[in-house]
Amino acid sequence: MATTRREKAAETEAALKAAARRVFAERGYLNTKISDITAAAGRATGSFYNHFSGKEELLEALLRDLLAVADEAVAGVEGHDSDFRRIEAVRWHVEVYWRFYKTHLAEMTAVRQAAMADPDLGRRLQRILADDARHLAGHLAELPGSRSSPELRLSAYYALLDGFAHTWLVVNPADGLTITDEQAVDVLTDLLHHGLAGVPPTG
Amino acid sequence: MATTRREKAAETEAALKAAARRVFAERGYLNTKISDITAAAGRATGSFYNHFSGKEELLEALLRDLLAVADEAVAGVEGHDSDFRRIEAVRWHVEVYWRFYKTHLAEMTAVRQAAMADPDLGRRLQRILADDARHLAGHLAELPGSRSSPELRLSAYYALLDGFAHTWLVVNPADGLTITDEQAVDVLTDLLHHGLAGVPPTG
DNA sequence: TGTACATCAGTGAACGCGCGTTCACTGATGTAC
DNA sequence: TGTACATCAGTGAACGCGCGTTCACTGATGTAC
Repeated sequence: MATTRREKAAETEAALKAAARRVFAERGYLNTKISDITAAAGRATGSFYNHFSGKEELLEALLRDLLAVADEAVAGVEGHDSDFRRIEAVRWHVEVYWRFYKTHLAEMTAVRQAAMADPDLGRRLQRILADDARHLAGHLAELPGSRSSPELRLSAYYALLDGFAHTWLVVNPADGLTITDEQAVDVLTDLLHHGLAGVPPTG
Repeated sequence: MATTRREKAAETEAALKAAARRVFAERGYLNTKISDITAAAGRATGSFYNHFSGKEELLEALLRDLLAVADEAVAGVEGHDSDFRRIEAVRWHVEVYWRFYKTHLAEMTAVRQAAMADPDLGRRLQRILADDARHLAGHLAELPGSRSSPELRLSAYYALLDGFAHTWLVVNPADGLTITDEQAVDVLTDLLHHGLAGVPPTG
C-alpha cells in the first residue's frame, strides 16, 4: 500500500488511465463523461483535474504510454525483412500492425473519434503515432517502380490497414461478425503484396 | 416566389438541407449546432423542428436525397465492364467512387462522424448507402480464386477506398496537401487491380 | 521523539455555460358561408 | 366577391438538462523547531 503523497497521486493517476481505457473501449471516447472515468476509477469527480486538464490531455498521455511500450517491443526486434517483394516481409508488417491495433483497441478507437470531433487534436495525436510510418516509408521507397509515388502508396497502405482493422475489430464485432487473425492478415497481406510489389497470386 | 403554405414549407425544408450541407462541410457534423443550420438558412431556430426531429433525421434525409440522385445517374449507365482482371474495369469503379465521394463530401464526412458518436445511427446510415456494395460483391465473386473470401476482399476494397478518400479529400486538404483526381485514381486502381485480380504491374 | 503548523491529494456539492427543445405569439394563407 | 373564423409556417425568447469545472472542506502526510 502506498504511503507517500507522490505514490498516492501516481496510483490515482494510473487508476484514472486504466479506467479511461476500459470506459473508452466500452462506450467510446466521445460518449465518455469525465465522471464516467472517475467513477470507474473509484475516485471523486474533482480528483480528475489534479491530474489532467481534460479528456484530451488524458488521451495524449495514454498514447505516450502506448508508444513507450511499443518502442520497447520494437527495440527487441532486430533487422526484420524489409523487401516487400517477398510475401513474408509484407506479412510480418501486416501482422505487427494488426496485433498492435487489437492490443490497443481502446486507444485506436479513441484517436479515431477524437480526430473526428477535433481535427487539430487529431493532427497532434497522429504525430504521436507517426514513427511507424517513417520506417515503412523506407520499405516502400525501395520497391520497384510504379507510376505512383511512395508517399501516395504509403497513405493507401495505411488507409487500408486502418480502415480494415476498424471494420473488423470495432464495427463488425458489435454486430456479432468476427474473423480470425489469420483471415485478416491473409487478405491484407495478399492485397498489399500483389498490389504494392506486383507479385501475382499463386495458382 | 412561393405563395401556398405547402410551397413555403418545402422551400424552408430545402433551405435547411442546403444550409446543413454547407455547415457540415465547413465545421463538421458533430460540431454543428441546430442554430448554426437555421442561421445559415436564414430562419429562426424553432423553425427547424417543423421539419426534422433532430440532426440525425436531417442527415438521413440528406442521404436519401443523395441516393435518389445517385440512382438516376446509375440508371443512365448501362452494362459497364465488370471483369476486374481488366484494369479498365477496376479503374471505372474506382473513378465512380472517387467522384461520388468528392461530390458528396459533406454527406460522407457527416456519416463518418455520426457513426463515430452513435454506432446505431452509423448502422442505419450504412444501410442506406449499401446498394453499391451488393453490385460490387458480384464483380469480386467472379474473380479467379484467392485464399480469402469475396466478402473479406470486398470489405478490404471499401476500407481502402473510403480511408484513402477521407485522407485526401478531408484530412490532408485541411493541411494544404492535395493530389489530383488522376493521381488518386491511379494509385487506387493499381493497388486493387494487382491486389485483387493478381495482375502484375507493367514494366 | 514530540508538537505545531504547512502542504497537498482527494472529496463531492454547487455553479454556470451551452445548447437542444418548447411554446405563446404573429401574420399570412386557407375555408366556410 | 366579401367577411369571419380556422389553420398553419415561422419566430425567438425562455426553459431546463447535462456536464465540465470549480472550490471550500477534510484528513493525512510532510516539515520546522
